[in-house]
Formats: sequence, structure tokens, C-alpha cells
Amino acid sequence: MRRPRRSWFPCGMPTAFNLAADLDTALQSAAHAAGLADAAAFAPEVRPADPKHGDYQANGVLGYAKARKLNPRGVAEQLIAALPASVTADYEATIAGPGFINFTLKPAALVAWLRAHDSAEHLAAGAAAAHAGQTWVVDYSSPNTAKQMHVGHLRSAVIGEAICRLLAFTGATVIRDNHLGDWGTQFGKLIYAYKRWADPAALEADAIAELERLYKLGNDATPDGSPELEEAKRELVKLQTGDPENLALWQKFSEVSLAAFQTIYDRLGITFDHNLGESFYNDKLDRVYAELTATTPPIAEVSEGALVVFHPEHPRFKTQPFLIRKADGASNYGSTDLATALYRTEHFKADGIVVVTDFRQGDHFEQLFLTVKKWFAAKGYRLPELHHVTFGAVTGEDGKALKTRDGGTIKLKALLDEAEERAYAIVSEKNAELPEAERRAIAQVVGIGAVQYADLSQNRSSNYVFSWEKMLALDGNTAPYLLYAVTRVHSIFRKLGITPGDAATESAASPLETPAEFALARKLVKFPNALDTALTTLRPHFLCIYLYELAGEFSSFYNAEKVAVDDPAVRARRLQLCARTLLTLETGLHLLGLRTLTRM
RNA sequence: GCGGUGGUAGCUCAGCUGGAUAGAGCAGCGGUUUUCUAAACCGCCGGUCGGGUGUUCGAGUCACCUCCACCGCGCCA
Repeated sequence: MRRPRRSWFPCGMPTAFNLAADLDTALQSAAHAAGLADAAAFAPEVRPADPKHGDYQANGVLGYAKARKLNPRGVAEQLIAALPASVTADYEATIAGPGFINFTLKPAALVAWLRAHDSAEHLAAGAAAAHAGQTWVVDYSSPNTAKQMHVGHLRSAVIGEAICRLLAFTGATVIRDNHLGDWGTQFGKLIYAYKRWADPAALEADAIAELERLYKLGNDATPDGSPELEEAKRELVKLQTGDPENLALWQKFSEVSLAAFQTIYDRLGITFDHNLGESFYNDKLDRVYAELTATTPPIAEVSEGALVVFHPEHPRFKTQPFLIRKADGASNYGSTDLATALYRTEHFKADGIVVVTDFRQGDHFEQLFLTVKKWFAAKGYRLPELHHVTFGAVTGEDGKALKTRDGGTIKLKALLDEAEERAYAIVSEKNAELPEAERRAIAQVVGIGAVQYADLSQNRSSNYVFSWEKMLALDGNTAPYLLYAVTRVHSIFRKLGITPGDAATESAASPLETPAEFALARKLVKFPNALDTALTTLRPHFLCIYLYELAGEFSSFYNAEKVAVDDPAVRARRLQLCARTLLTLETGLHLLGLRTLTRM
């Protein structure tokens, strides 16, 4: 347990977590205090500033003044004069350019923030305001059963897990739901093949690979119009009507699939709370059809025998139908996704639902969400926030979909294995004196982390070019660079035999002096802004950018200032900066789903 | 045809929802180590932000037009 918060802050007040948000509030009240016309409409727009201008800048004065034909600099002067004492005690505020207000943290306030946010618990407590009391369901990964996970499943899993951790850190109760593709026509063919050609030895050795082989056999053996296809369809009908043998087979397929998936998830640090696949919603579809057709006017209509939803107010979806039941009466993913949205709302009491799939499903989810909104409004159901988090394709260096050399699909297991092997070769080259077992352990963290980080560090909406060389590079915005920064900090504490954040060191720290110390400290207090941006946009790369810049500031600091100096007060303050850097880097990397190291 | 996402330095990418002189890494060139991990740090070089018009104090960011790439658009998910 940590000791209770000290009460000797220079300013006496509890230090806010997100200083920019705090300044924003202060400027709003200053607008009222200064008697600005229409003060309620004034949006300060405080954000982190370029360090050469200060720590934060308020851009909102310009727009506000312009709309009212006022002199922006004059308004800025009024605002600064009306700032509460708590702000003027902590910041230098200046007017710059056409009417920006720049805020520079005074050294004492800077240090007060660093002292207050001295543990992961304190950071989390500060961050928890964003989603406290809310429940969020995150639907990600979602592979098809009876098939191995391949490279196409990577981004959803990695991005989805990072979003889960970010939401949880900011106070939400997060429900991780793996919406498996475990139902559909493919199971008729698979059962057909399984009953004829299943190889018990292969099933024992690698069940999911054998199922994949059988599906291919079944697919090839059942061409359109053939009697074999009719037989496969009969197997499917038997499954759907509850035939015990087929149901048992299907159940077995799901079980071995989940077991195989879990070996991948373990390596990526993912644990699902639920695996509610499409099959789970089979008995919940009739209610969807009934409710969508019983409204006046009906939300869904029959067209060409199928049940569809049109959205007349939408330029495209007024003619492009959202298909929610096929003409033969069978369900499709429109049906199950509607039932899923309802279940998550009613059963999990979701305040927000996030679905992480590739961008090609954009139309589907736009239609789905439009339909859900109308449906829930008609029935008086509470509507959660609905987010479709999309991402681009993973491509090879040629810009085309990533394939093996012979054109096959790259299995996720093979990809992670290769990442670890490559990392092992690098660690062995750089640090040959470490014992092999440790090099293996390091290679796991670095290799898997490199794959995760490469995926997360790029804006998710663009395609991402897969490159072993780039993701495993020690320069640039990569996992190895960040992990290395972490180990350098650990190394300092290890050499000195000191625990990061220990009370004796913390209290012995003298005021910051050098440019490198200030630059690092000023970067540290911006962590909340990075969190905030990553969360409000559901784009983890904003956190990556911040961590990369922080690691860069640390490396510069490390290079410019020796930490283990003789002067105990100087040493203590630099150790304090090291401890906070470590805390922030490790907290941030863990939020992204990466593990960290003390040596590499 | 309609729509989505991209197009920023030779290459790979940022650019925080309209702010200050557009930033990183790689590649290229030049420096830094009797000092806590040099897997690092510092400097130089490199840009008509695909093109055009517009909106305004201000546009890589917004609107319209246009070119290119990838993708989606009735019974796969």
C-alpha cells in the first residue's frame, strides 16, 4: 500500500490530473468574472502547446473575438486579468500573436504535479473521471471457428485490446466480447467432410488445421448443383434443427477452435469475458424481426422476399438495402448484429458499444447503427453510444495484401513465432552475455511487442505496410526503442540500489534547473492529454506518439545529464524524473497491451 | 454510377477535429563514449502538403471541382 498523500504542496490545492482541462475550466469562469458578453458561449480551446510557446495554449479567444468584432488581444487581456488566483499562482500567462494565450507552468507547479502523480494508482485515479460508472462492451478479434487465425485477424485483436485497456483505465467497466463466427452455411460442408475423411491422428495433433483441411475437401467435393452439395445442406439443416450428432460435432469444432485461439490470445495478453458468437443469438432473432416489422410505420419491409431496411433520409441507403433476413427465411449477419446490439444494451446495460472490424464493413455498420437508433427509439430502449472502430489492411512492402512467399495466407501463430525468432537473433547479437533463457524471455516481449506496437503506432484508418526491419528497429517510433528507454531507467535504479519513487529520494529533490530536466518534466505532465486524445478518437496511436516523444525527451536528458552524481539533492531530483518517466512509459505501454522489461 | 478511406521530404509515417516558421524515423552527410545500457544522443541536407477554386484574421486540416490508389454497394461476414 502507498502512504497517504502528502499535504505540503506549494499551492495547497489538490493538483488536477489534466491541467489543460483544468485551465479550460478556469478560463471559462474568467470569462464570466470579466463580464464578457455572451460568456457562456466562449470556448477556451486549451491544448498542449509547442514547448517554445509554453505548456498550454488557449486558441479560443480568436474565434470568440472575431465573431463579436472585438479585438482579440484586448479580450485576452481581460481574461488574464480575471484569472483566478489558483491559476496565476501556477502559471505565467502571456498574450502572443493575434491573440493566443500561452500558459507556462511555474517550476513549483510542475513539480507539484509530478509529486502528486507518483504511482499507477494515482494516475488511474486522475484518469477515471472520463468513464467512471459506465459500462462499455468491446467487440473485437471475432475470428471464424474451425479456421486458424491469420494475419488479417491481427489488427482487430491488437487495437481492440488497447481500446479495452484505455477505457478501463479511464474508469469504465469493460466487457470484452469475442463475437465468434460460429454459425453459417460452412458448417454443412465441414460436417459432410468430417464424417467421411476425418483423420483422428491429425485431429489429435492439430485439430484446427485438420478442420481447415476438411473444410477445403468438403468445399471442393460439393460443387453447385451437385448431389453432394444437397447432402451437405441436409447436414446443415440437421444441425440447425438440433440433431444430436451434428450438434455435438459443431460443439467440438467450437471448443477446439477456442482452445487454439487462446494460445494466440495468451501471447497478446488478451482474455475475453465472453465468447458470444453468432450462434448465441439464434433464439433471439424472432424478436428482432417482430419488433422491426410491428412499428408504425414498419422499420423493416419485405423486398424480393427478403426482409430489409431502407433509410429514406440517407442519400445512399434509401436505395441500398440493409438485409436482415434472407428470402429463404434464414438469418444473416444483419439479423445477428441487431440481436447482439439489443443483448448488449439489455443484458450488459452498455453505455457504449465498440465494434472493431476492418474498414470494408463500414457500410454494414452504418446501416446497422441507423437501424438500431430507429428501433430503440420506437421501442423506448435506452440507446448506448455506438462506435465502429475501423482499420485499414495490412499489406506487404508492395502495397498488396500480405501473403506468404507462395501466395498463401500467413497464419498468426507463424507470424508471432517469426517475430520472436527475429527478436531473439537481435538480442543475442546485442547482448550475447545474457543467459539464453533471459534472451528468450526478452525476445518474447520485444518480438510480440514490436508486432503490437507497429499496428498501434500508425493511424488505424490507413493501410499499414508490414516490415520486420521497421518494427524491430531500435530507432524511431518502435517498440524496441520504447522498451529500451524503459530498461535504461531500470538500469540506473539497479546500479544505485534504489527503488523508483522511494520516499527518501522524493523528499531530497532540489528544484529543477537544467533545460533537459525541464523539457522532460514538461513532457511528463502532458500524459493526460495523450490519454484524452486517444480515448475521444478511439485511436491509440495518439498515445504511441506521446510515449515516443517522452522516450525521446528521456534519451536526450539521459545523454545531457548524469543522474548518479555526487550532489544528493541533484541526484534526487533527477531520480525523481527517472521514476516518473518509468511510471509513465510503463503505464502507457501496458495500456497498449505491451509487456515491459528491466533488461534487454 | 453512388459511396468510404487514403495521397504530406527519395522511402515509411505523424500532424491532437481551423492556429504560430508543416514534424519524426530511415536513407545521405558530419559530430559525440576514460561518465548510469552508443540498441543512444547532437547537427546538416531534404516540402508547389496530388492539382485547382473557394470560405476567413488564419487552410495540410473545412466546402466544391478534378486526378490517382485501395475498398464497399441484395441474400458471405
